[in-house]
Amino acid sequence: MIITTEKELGVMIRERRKKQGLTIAELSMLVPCSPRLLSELERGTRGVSVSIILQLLALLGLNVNIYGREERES
Amino acid sequence: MIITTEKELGVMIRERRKKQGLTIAELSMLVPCSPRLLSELERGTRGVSVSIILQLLALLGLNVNIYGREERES
DNA sequence: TTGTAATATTCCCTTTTGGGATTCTTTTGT
DNA sequence: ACAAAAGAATCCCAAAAGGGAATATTACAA
Repeated sequence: MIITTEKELGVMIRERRKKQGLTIAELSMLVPCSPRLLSELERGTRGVSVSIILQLLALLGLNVNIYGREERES
Repeated sequence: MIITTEKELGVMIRERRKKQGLTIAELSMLVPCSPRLLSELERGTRGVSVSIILQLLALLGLNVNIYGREERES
């Protein structure tokens, strides 16, 4: 899925977390991040720093692929 | 390219910016971000928030694709 | 419905991020 | 080599991120 906003990113993370059967509390113990922040970032109600997001995505088994619009992928 | 760290992200942005023939000063005028921050985030010497990165990538014509490790893409 | 777990929201506080300006160093072009 | 431009580094300051804890609110079972 192509991401363009923080909001979309939050939605994607929430869906993935649920698919893994994890609660916010559980996930927040695996990543350096409070439950409160996790809740807010999933809803997109607060700005988040890149490093936290990258750790979170890795933990959830999500890859981040960035490529030029002219390329097909990778 | 698959991104796992802020550092890699910075390198990718720098390469892309150069490919576009843009200086840090020029690019920083197009995105809500100072030249200083742009320089630092390209080198990965400082944490950056997600919203700035997303705007930057969009401006440079870079897509962000996130997908489960089990999927092939998209 | 009623109770319980999960999530959301709010408050205050600390830490980090980001900006402006200046100086120094590295590239680049001639 | 030299000059000019680009980028790096440092200072201090303002703004925003992030945490802890307590209180709603929502969702889900029994």
